[in-house]
Parts: sequence; C-alpha cells; structure tokens
Amino acid sequence: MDEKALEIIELELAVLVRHITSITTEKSIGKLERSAYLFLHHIATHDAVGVKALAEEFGLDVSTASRQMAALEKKGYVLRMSDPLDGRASSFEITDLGKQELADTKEARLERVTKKLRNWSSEERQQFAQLLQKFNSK
Amino acid sequence: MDEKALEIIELELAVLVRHITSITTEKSIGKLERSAYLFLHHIATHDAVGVKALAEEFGLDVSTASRQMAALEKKGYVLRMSDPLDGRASSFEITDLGKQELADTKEARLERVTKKLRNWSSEERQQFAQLLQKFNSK
DNA sequence: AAAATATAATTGCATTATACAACTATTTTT
DNA sequence: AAAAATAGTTGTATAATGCAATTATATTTT
Repeated sequence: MDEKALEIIELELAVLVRHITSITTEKSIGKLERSAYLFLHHIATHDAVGVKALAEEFGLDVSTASRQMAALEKKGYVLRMSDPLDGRASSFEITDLGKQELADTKEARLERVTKKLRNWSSEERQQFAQLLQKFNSK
Repeated sequence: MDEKALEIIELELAVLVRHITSITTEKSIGKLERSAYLFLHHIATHDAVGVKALAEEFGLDVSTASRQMAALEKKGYVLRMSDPLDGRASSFEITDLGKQELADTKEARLERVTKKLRNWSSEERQQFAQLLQKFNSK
C-alpha cells in the first residue's frame, strides 16, 4: 500500500538531487560551491573538527576532505589550528571572512528556497522541514 | 514564523544532496550511476526523446547529455533511432538490456530507501512522497 | 626502549560529470 | 540561393571524487 509511496520517494529523491545539483553547480550560488558550503557550515557550528571527522560526517574520502579544506584555507575562509596534543592532527576555525561568505551563501540559497516554496502553506513547509530532518538524521 | 521552516529546509536539502550523492557515487547502486539512472528512466517512460530534450529536462548542457547518451548506447542500454523527418535529430529507445538494468538499479535503490524509512509511519511516507513530488514539480 | 603498528593528513593519479566554445550537418527562414 | 537557426558532437578545461602511496607522528607490542 505504501510501497507506492516508497517508489515515489525513491524516484523523486533522484530527481531532486539532479535538479539541486544542477542549480548549485551552474551558478554556485553566493560563490560557495555545493561541497564547500557544508564544510564551512560544519566548521562554523562545531569545535575542533579535523579533516578526518569532516570526511566521516559527509561520507567522503579523507583525501577529498583534505583538498576541500585546503581550498577553504587558501580562500581565507578557515584557519588551521595545530592540535597541541597530537602533532599529526589539526582542526579548523572559521574566519570572519568565512562567516561573511557563509552568511551570503546561506542568504542566496534561502532566497531561492523561499521563492520555490512561495505557494506552499505554512503547514506544508513545517512538514517538509520536519521530514527532511528526519530523513537526514542518524 | 515559518521562516524557521525555510531555513531548516534550505540546510537539510544541502545535507540530503550531499549524502545521497555520496551513497550513489561510491557504490553506484545497481551499476547505473546517478545521472545515467535518470536518463534511462526518462527514455523508458517517454517517446522520441532526443539529446536536447534530455538536456532540458535535467538542466544540463546538451554536450553533457550527448555524452551520457553515447555512454548508455555503448553499454547497449539504448538504441539510437534517426529521426526520418529531420536528418540532424535522433531519439532513443530503451533496449531489453537497458530495461533490465533499470529495473535492477531501481530495486537496489528502493531497497535502500525502504530500509532507511523502515521506522516511518505510513502517513509520514505518504506525506514525504507527496511533498517531494510537489517540490520537484514544474 | 626499540620495533612494529596504527593513525591523521597530504599528494599523485585516474575517473566522472560537467560547461563552454568551436564545429558539422542539416533544416528553416528570408 | 543565401543566411540564420537548430541538433548534435567533439575539444578543452574544471571540480569533485576515490584509491593508493607516502609522510609524519602516536600508540602498542615485545
């Protein structure tokens, strides 16, 4: 019976990913590309995160995470802090410039979402928000 | 008030895309990669679709669509049919092999989604399906 | 304490997906 | 008939990614 719902979800998720990827790749809204946005957001909201933790968080190889962070560092969006207890490790802190960039990107994205959902009822938005969170959790 | 919902949606969409991309990139579930899956699905469910239409459908450059279809053709998943009325154009038909591959991939994906949503209520699934469709429409 | 192993991160290399620009072969418009 | 438009391909470049090898440092084992 809700086998049907699952099938819809399966397909619509693929479509969703394709469309969002398309939008955020082309334009790279607010300058920050897809991946960088989440990396920076995570740095901004968590303490003492290193390359490894980021890779795990996003299901990426450490090498990818390493390069992403090197890029953010180069742009001046994050500072690398050596771990005083472990000479191999380092973690990142977002800079003021990084905060600004994150805020700008967030705003641009929010605007886009807002426009897209302008005809949705308040209830639908709440539901969608809640279900997305539930889907992403764990 | 539901500014909050929009903010959640904005962030959770980014997270969702990242996680799904990660899953479907690594494993390429059921052999078909992310993009190929939707291309093949579209061919399977629409008549006389050419490269241009596919590119438009997915918000991609025609060159990208062209290469994707060339790859599917090479794998034997689609047949290229010359348009008898327009010597420039061609369209695609899914082959039996393509149908099989599509079905396998769909099954693998569905299984994944089913597992992920095994604790969801029937109502939540219905809602999520409906909201995703609404989000993707137009 | 020395040797072996494990870990955090980086770098080399290959692949995939993508866009843009130039091009070819047609078709349509003027 | 010439010019413009269109469908598609191909060359080139870039971004994101994974895997494998490597480096430097920590931890564990002997």
